[in-house]
Amino acid sequence: MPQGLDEIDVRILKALQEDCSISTAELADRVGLSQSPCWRRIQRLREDGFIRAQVALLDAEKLGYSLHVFAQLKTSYLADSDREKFIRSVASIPEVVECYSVLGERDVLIKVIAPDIKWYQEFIFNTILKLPGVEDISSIVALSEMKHTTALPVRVTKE
Amino acid sequence: MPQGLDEIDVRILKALQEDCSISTAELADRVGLSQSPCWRRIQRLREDGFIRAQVALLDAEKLGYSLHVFAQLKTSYLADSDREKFIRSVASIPEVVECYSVLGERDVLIKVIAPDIKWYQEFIFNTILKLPGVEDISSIVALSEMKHTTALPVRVTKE
DNA sequence: CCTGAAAACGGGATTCC
DNA sequence: GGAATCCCGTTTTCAGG
Repeated sequence: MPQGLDEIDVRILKALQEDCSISTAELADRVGLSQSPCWRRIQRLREDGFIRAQVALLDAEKLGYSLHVFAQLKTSYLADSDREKFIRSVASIPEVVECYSVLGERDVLIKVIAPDIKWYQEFIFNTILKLPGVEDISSIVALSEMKHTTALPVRVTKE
Repeated sequence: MPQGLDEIDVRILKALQEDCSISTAELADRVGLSQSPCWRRIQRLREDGFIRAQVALLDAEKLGYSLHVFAQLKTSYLADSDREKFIRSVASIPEVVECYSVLGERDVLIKVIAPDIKWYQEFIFNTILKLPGVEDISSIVALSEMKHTTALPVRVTKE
């Protein structure tokens, strides 16, 4: 069973959310601990599921993706199986990086990264509107990114 | 000056976007290379800026954040200095994980993670609407997350 | 049971081919 | 790009609080 987080756990998680390539020794004295207990805490945080993965973050611009677009879709799903199919389809499109079910007239929100507006326009017609059940789409184009972090707030929750 | 990516670079980046905790040796034979050239490529990809960071991804649910909300703000910025101030303010709020400048009546889009709807409601009134220049807000609440990846598509761009 | 020191082992970083 | 080397960091073990 998973427990709460004490102050040191919080410091460890905050540090690893910024940079997980640092050594255990480095991390240890940043959080005020020695190597082994620090290492054991990291293991525990992983086992308990607080740490989901360690990944490399790439630079979207350098990869040629300068556009972030949020698109709201209107879908028509009566059966759960159709919905499942839609989710699988959407999940398999690498340019769709996020997908949420939302309240309102348009019931799905996706975030798409695109090389440029022309590519996006074709993407809507050739890919999104061809997904089964998608009836309508409305896009919000981001001109510039003012903040984008993968770091979540972490607070002490220790019993 | 930064170059393009060949097929092996692409395989390395794809692998590291999934899991950067694997050893160089492991990665090396996954991409069909031996240790040292593989290590050298990783260094180069970092230096060239393709790899921005290596971070731990935490589980939002386990940290008590079960709600993802997208909010569109209407702001009134005449001077660039006001805009700068707004960006700094918004960037300092940990629950605001993304912030974009967008086209349209409402000119800013933020993504907020929240513990629950009650918290979010208070957050709007106590924090967002108190930011200087924010005049109006419209929220899209995500009920469930169908996809959420930090992995970007990577393609061969070698000369 | 959790912490810290120290030893054993494996992987990262370097050199040479 | 590959092989062999060196050395540091991860991981394990053990003693103490």
